[in-house]
Amino acid sequence: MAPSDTQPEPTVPTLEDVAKAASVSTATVSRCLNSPERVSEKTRTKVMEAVRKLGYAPNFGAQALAAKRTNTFGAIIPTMDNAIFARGLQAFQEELHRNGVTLLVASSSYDPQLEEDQIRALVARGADALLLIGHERTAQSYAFLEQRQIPCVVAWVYTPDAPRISVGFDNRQAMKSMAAEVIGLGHRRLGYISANRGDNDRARERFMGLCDAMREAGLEPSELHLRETPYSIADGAAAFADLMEDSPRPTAVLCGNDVLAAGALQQARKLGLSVPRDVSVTGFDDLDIAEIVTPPLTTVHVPHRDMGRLAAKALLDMRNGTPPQASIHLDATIRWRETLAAPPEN
Amino acid sequence: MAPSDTQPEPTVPTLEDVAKAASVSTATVSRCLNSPERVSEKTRTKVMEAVRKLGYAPNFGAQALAAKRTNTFGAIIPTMDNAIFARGLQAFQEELHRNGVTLLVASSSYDPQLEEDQIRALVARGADALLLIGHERTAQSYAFLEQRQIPCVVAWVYTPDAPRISVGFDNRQAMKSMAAEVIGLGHRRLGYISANRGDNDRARERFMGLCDAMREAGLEPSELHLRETPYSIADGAAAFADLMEDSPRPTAVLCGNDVLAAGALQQARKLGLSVPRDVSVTGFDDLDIAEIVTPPLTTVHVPHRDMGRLAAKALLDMRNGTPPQASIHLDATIRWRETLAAPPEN
DNA sequence: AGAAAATATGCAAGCGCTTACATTTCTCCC
DNA sequence: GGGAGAAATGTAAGCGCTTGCATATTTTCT
Repeated sequence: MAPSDTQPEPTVPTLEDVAKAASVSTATVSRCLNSPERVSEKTRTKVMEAVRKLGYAPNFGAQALAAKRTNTFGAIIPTMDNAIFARGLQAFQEELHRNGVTLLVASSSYDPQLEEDQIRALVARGADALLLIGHERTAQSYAFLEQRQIPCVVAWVYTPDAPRISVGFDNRQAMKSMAAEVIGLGHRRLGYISANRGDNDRARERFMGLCDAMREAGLEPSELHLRETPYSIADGAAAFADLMEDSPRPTAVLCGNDVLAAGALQQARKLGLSVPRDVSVTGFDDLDIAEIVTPPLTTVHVPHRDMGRLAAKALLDMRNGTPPQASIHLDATIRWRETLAAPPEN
Repeated sequence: MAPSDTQPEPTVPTLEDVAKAASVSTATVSRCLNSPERVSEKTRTKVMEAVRKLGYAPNFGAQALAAKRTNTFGAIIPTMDNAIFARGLQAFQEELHRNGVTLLVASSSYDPQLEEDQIRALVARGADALLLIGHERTAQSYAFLEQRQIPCVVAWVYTPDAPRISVGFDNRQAMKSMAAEVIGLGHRRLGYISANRGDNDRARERFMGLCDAMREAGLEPSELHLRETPYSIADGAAAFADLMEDSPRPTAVLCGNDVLAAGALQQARKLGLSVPRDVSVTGFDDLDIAEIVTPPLTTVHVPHRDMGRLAAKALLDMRNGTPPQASIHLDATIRWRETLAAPPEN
């Protein structure tokens, strides 16, 4: 009953409060904040003081609603749970931050449906532009992006012909060169541990690159010892163990990425196999772990940081209305370390 | 002049468009989307179809403005550039997703000022609740959180006395037990490679735990061979090399985290030092790499996934108005592998 | 069958901000 | 000093959505 009954709800100050405190209209306050040059020195001082005193900060929803822009970009990566996307994303975000835009990240768990949800969520939340990984996604996702005219860039792949601009490297070509090196060393029985290729065009491209190299060398792709598996060190180890049961067994095992290769290496040791004496192993990505494993992993180096940075630049340009430029190609080169050598004599 | 002059601007469908298409009111559409059980089966079908056909997605700004909640939580981690926070964050996000909330991630690069900006950005963007790492941040950050009454949880630490609830483990205690084991094995000259302790309470706590253990064993903390360094494998390697110049040199090198330890191990090999015969090394975190390095790293296992999941639950509860519960304590236990043994005879 | 209760839907008032346009105030010049 | 034009400020109409309340419509019960 007492008036003090109403709890002193910690009210967030609004534009109107500021206006009242400074005895001006809300329009003036808004102008002070967004285009100060259009307001007289005196008023501005008065208003800014009120802003400070009240601890005012604009309400994003209202602002977005009225102004229709947010200075926020979104990125959707398949997973945060391993290092593959981390470095590139960090570089991406650093570049954005330098340009006053905030990055929002979501992850899709390699699930196109979930990715579609995340795209919607990010766009709904006001993302002005989007970074996506690879081309594999639902038709609805594309339709939605199309309809909203959201600037977006596809990274981790380079596909000049695709309708969307990409910033990345040629997965197929890169794996092909690696395989060519392996074959050039004399290996004939090849094993391949691939990440799941469903819903993952990078994995498919890499696989195709391997097949290309085999064919060019007169090898029959169907004779490849192939294992497809999810994405963890343990999975890589299991696949490798499995591969070593084949008879005759492969003399070289290429891996779709470094995580899988790390598992393979670990398993090789467990099996008492010496790498590369008994069997060669190669990776892809050149993550930190490639240097750490024993022996250090021969792998394909991917310029993650450049990729992130350039993707950010491309997106920034697009958002600013610069005519959409072409896809950007980066080189993925072989990083020679110690897990690849000629096959055992035998 | 031709009527076709007006470009067919790609208009984003609004609630009203959907309502019109389904011949119902906007209120009904809104209800269909937000509390479907309050709408009849028949209407719902009709509305959902219109939604699909038009490719409708709610305007976040408007929604946030009207509903004053967003079903979005934010997380600010020091860096995405390595695996430390990845697994916990992934689990955090999975749990949130199960509850219909979207996660927005930002990173602060271990910079309190930048973190403050990110907090503001996330809150402005409508984050209903926040996950933060550690207690170290600017007074303004706390004041802001306070004023806005944003539910928030601090993870990666457990500090029951702190004003904010935490979900994590006791860094100090965990490092203390590890150090106690090391000392128990007979080591007397200890080396420690720490992450930078400024602005990082986890690093400070771990260091203090080590000192605690030394004192309890009658060792003088000031005699610790200490190196403080940024956060990468190369930094760990450099610090280790440096440590090995000390004379007499430490017989065991504890590391503030696994990344640093991986660098140390790598450097040990380069130096021709056998671990653990010549020198013991320990890590902290039990990241994937701990199993991968050679020899496998003895380290402190941190229950990352549980931590992420429980933090999500706590935050969800708080958001839903459940009275703020107490901090949640998780155990961080030693994971014995092969890099820790008794000191060399000598 | 008729009334009460339960369920489904519509109406309309905002949420806090931006901005086109209208109005007031200042400057300056003849 | 008066008036034109520029500069500063105010007015008010939305932006797209949610939600309390009022109004149908259906179900249930007697």
